[in-house]
Amino acid sequence: MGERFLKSIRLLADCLQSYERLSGQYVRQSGLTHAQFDIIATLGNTPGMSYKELGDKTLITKGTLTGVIERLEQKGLVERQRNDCDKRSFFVRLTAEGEQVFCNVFPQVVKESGKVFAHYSEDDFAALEKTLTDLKTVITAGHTECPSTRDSTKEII
Amino acid sequence: MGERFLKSIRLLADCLQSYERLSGQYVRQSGLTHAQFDIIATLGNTPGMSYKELGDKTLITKGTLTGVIERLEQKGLVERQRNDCDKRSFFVRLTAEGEQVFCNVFPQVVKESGKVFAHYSEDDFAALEKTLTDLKTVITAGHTECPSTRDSTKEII
DNA sequence: TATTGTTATACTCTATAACTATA
DNA sequence: TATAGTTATAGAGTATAACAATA
Repeated sequence: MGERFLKSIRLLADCLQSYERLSGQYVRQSGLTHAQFDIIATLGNTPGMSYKELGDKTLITKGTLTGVIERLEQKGLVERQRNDCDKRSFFVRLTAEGEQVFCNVFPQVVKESGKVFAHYSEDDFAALEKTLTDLKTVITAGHTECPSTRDSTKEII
Repeated sequence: MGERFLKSIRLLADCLQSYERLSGQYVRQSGLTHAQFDIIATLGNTPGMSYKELGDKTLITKGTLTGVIERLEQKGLVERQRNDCDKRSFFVRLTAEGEQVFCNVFPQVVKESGKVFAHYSEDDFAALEKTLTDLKTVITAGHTECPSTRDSTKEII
């Protein structure tokens, strides 16, 4: 029937929910909200990007994004710069302090939450990644995607 | 090294995010918020459950749950009943109208968002489910889980 | 005309903690 | 004492739409 896929989606959600439950405490300890951490994680290891791009990647709408970025700016974790090419647009990037948060909070979250994968082998990971990559391709086919989907490790809440 | 698993988590998040983007529009059309739909979906096809159980399954804390359930009650979609055995506790279940929403909104969301899986075979699904079930077991091992995790199709946003 | 980001509104969710009532 | 749910508070995210500046 048509709903055969639902079980997989539910499992997907369960996995992510469990992981979030696992790592969420460490994120919260850093004083960042889910959305803020999402932004930090998305900007980490990139030269920065526009609001538009950030919104596309995090599923946060532009109106909301203004507020989220504002709070991060107040905390001194991100900075904005007018785009010279397109003066409507801003370039958002992590400040030095933001990079530091990224580099401190991230590893701690990673270290603690990654313990459950201790016994995974290289092959286990490779197989899992292949499965998920294929799945992503299938699901993403449903909506025309921005081709610039990069590898910024994000949504690690 | 220790962060090898991150790629999988990110893929997991990407998949779910893409699916949410795909199905989210239909959820919103139903007039339900993410959290409300989550509750409806969790209660669907069950005889009902306590706040405690609902909170455990949806990751919504009890303080918040009061508000969410309240709004659903105002909409006439859920009803509460004192538990006779433990008078501190409530039993929450879908009303007839709630069941109807579950039975109407759900299939539409399912139908539209399931289209991308059109070419998946029975074997494809079986393999995917096995991978995800194993992954869930691993991740869940990190925190002692309530043993009553049932099959209420939820988090289908 | 279309797009980027801002502002404004109204609502909803969130974390947290103190509280009531049962157990 | 511990647990189920309520209330209160302060902050944050959300959808939506009207708006400015720029393309």
